[in-house]
Amino acid sequence: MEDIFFDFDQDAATDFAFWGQIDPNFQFQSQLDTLLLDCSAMTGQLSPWSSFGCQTVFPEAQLTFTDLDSQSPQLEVGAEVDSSLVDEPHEIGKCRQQHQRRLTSHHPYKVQRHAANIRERKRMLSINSAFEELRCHVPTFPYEKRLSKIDTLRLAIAYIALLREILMSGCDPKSYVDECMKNGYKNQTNAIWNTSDLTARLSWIKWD
DNA sequence: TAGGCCATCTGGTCCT
DNA sequence: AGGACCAGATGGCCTA
Repeated sequence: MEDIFFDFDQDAATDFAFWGQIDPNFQFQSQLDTLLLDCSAMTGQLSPWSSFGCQTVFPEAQLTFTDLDSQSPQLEVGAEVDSSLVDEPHEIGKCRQQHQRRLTSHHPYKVQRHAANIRERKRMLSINSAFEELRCHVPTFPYEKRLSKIDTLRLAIAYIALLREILMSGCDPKSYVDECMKNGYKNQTNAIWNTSDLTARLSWIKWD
């Protein structure tokens, strides 16, 4: 378990290490989402990762449209309609396109199903980009490994709950948290912290 | 090797 | 009717 150092000083914002800040290239994500369904425009590689600062933290997490296509079992049954996306040798690609065109004309259901698959992938990518954005707004450490989706949600819930408590208390954030640590968490809101490994995290907090 | 996490496919349901 | 949303199933990757 990694050490966690929450600091609620006035300049606490600078003490939190976030997964990154939204950079000026934020709009790239929406453009990417648009491109995901614009099959005819696609020939190269794409990353489903947002272009937030977080992306640079995990450069290995790249996925190409070719990957997506090749992973699709539908490819084998010829239901593809976006084979133009596949980066492959010219002749093979041509044959495949013709073959698929034949098959798709006879399998309207498969065409529909594949279109639905593409929409679903796009939807999941947008959800994932939202998770990336959320990761950028919860306090973590540079050396801490990437939060899973469920941990991101839990940490966000806990973080919001703590911020709300601090606001409602009207106390100095640092002294409020100090008090919480001294007295332990007893109220209902604080129970949220026990829903995950956040309790363990808190036991490692150093407040100076 | 088991378990966690994730992406993807799929069929069902709901909504516009 | 078509798209969005959802949950279950499946398989891959990674780590302890």
